[in-house]
Amino acid sequence: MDALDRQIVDHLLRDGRATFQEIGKAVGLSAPATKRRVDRMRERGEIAGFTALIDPAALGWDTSAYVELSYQGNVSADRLKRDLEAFPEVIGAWTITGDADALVHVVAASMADLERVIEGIRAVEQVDRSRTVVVMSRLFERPLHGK
Amino acid sequence: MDALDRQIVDHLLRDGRATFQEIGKAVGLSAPATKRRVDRMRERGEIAGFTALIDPAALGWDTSAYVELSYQGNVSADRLKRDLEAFPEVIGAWTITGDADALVHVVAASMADLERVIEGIRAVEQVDRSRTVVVMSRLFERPLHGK
DNA sequence: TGTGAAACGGTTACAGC
DNA sequence: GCTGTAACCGTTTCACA
Repeated sequence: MDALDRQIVDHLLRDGRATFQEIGKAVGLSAPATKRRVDRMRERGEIAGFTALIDPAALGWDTSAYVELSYQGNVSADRLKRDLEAFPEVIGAWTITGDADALVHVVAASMADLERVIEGIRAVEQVDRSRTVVVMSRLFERPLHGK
Repeated sequence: MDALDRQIVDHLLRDGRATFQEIGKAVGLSAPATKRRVDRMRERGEIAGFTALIDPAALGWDTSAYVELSYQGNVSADRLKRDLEAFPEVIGAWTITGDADALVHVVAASMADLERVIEGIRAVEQVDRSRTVVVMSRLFERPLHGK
């Protein structure tokens, strides 16, 4: 991934539907050359895909929370991934430093829904403790930047 | 935002570069009708934009952390937003329940970089305490789902 | 909302650096 | 390896019904 690729990625982060012509013009490449580079980055997994940025409230997901999860004994990353991916309301999970084993991002349609999901997660085999912070308001979110 | 719009959004979440023709075919609409609906959703802010999903490691952002931030006294959401948006490494911030005032997502190029950024945040006027969990590994992340 | 036509962009093949 | 040009084809985008 060279400097040109990074410029292309930067452009795509800002506008995921930009045409190859547009991007090419911005970085000094022809449209086909730009497309080839994007294709290669997709093949290599550097670009995982493209998506729309949706206001969660518009979809009815107005309640979200971050949950720190502790398991009894040791737990593998694979196991965590499997356990948590099973909940569609979990839109992200990471292993973290500190007391807990994982940090989990849950989105739900209401506080009751959120409670139901977190209870479900807590009921997973060997899950020991959890610490939940509920999101009151989204201040901002933005994609990765090129720096 | 009716059922058709939700179907369109669902499609765009899965493939942000899908053609209007494709989407239209999937939801039973012509391409122009699909485009008009997408345009309207963009105008209403329900679709905030489109972006590429990039592997952070490919861009050199292999260190990230979640930081809970507490201010001295009360602090407005506007103030939090202004303070935190100033750091390009902060890619998301939310007000939360519990002791802290905000939860902040920081991405950095290295542990040293992360430390530098968090020190910068801690040096913001009236910032009192912080609690950082460093992300060891990304288990998964995925866009919002239609349910 | 759909249809049709014109403009535009995507994609491939090929040639050149 | 990489690129650009050119041609073809599909898509977007408009006017209009």
